[in-house]
Amino acid sequence: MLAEAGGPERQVPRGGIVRAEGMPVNGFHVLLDGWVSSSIAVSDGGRQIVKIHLPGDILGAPSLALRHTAETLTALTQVRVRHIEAEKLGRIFHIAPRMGAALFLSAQQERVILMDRIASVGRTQAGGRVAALLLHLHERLSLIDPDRGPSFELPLTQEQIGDVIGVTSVHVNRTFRDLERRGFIVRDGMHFTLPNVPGLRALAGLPTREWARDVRWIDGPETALG
Amino acid sequence: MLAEAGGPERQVPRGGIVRAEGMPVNGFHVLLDGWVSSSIAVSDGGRQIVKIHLPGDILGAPSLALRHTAETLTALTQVRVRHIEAEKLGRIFHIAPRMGAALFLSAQQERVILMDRIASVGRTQAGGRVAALLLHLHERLSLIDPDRGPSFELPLTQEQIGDVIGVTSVHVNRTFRDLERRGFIVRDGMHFTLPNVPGLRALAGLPTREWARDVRWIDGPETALG
DNA sequence: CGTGCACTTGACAGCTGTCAATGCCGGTGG
DNA sequence: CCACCGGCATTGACAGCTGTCAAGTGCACG
Repeated sequence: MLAEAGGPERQVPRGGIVRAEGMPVNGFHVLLDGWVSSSIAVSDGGRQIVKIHLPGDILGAPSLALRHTAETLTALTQVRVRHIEAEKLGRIFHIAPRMGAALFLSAQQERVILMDRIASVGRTQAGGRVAALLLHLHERLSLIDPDRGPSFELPLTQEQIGDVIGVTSVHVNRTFRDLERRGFIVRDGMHFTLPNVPGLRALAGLPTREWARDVRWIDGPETALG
Repeated sequence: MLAEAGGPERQVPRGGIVRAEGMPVNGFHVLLDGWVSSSIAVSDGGRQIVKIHLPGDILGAPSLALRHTAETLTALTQVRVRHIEAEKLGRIFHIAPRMGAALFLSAQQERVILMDRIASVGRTQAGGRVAALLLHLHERLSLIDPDRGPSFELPLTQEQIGDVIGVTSVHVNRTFRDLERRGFIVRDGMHFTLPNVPGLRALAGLPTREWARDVRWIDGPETALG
């Protein structure tokens, strides 16, 4: 529904900027294909990747609350995106309240993901953070492609992975080799396999979230009374 | 509006649990008075405080996306809260679309705050994290009470502050004394004064956010066309 | 075949965690 | 009124995780 409401399709090559931080806010994007990172620059020259976006994701929605965009959206692979005007979004809340509630719920889900990220970055060391990242991405990829096995392609450099979990690329490398040696992961270039998911979960130190499905309250009073 | 839609008022003493993590989700809370922390337990025994709630805040909304609550809501002071059923929330999206859009926008604002928190915890060291926390709380308190000067009460122990920014209480203490010595903060028990806000901002390393006000698109097509 | 990018490795410094002890202070019981 | 107690702040010593710096390797690409 959102994708159809959008403007023309746009292609961005790997490494290209979909939208830079600090720009005036006039809408958001939908990711049709490819991977995108959402990052915040820190004044010491570093940057923090706050979210890895997969196909189907809404990009840049948090900045709707701001005058200037907070995040830089960078194409991790070649991507296709569609821009959507904020006005189109406003119409949805008035025309399709159930959809509005679903968008609200989706935003709350993103908050849970961010909360878990903070817990991971703030309270575990590098091994646990890598474990949490790999598990999180594998889980989301499995939702898109249920037939997927225990492995996947991770199109990020080790420096980008470091920007996600808050360590340097050198330490990402040390951590990968350590996890490999201990049998938690298998690597072949950017291809990762997770032979010991329970072990990784224990390393990550965070509970596995069960997302609410068939949430009845978003139907509102009509169906609730009907 | 939300507070009026809620159930009976409840009082919780300092240190009490408003709602524990892992419980079935059936709604959320509104904070009428006092301070509340929202935290996630990590399996190594630690915990991460993901949000400090001030009067007027909505508590526990992220867990609406889950089957079991993700956050433990702990009273940092004596507090008054009101519980609100999820059904009441669903009704709002259908009866008051503009309010629904505003709730959506508020959730996006919270995402920006969490994103900044991740950048702070992941990409700065203890001094910068303390600076970011103090600035953030002072800014929010100033919104509630515009006449407030450059100082405020922070009803958190140093251990709790450590749980917010992801360091130990010992290191929080070291950092406080260092910031004090360098003239960035003045302390008297739990009373904090910020004599050098620009300096703290530079330490924090994050941009100051300008929140969108008078967002027109949430009015939807009616007024947009009228 | 040269070039650039990413990965890998080692040495060392620095920030932070851990452990332990001390002091302070308000509340409580005698 | 005073001793005791528990929670919190403070401090020092030391270990460990992570950052920094630097160099080498491998590989894709022109």
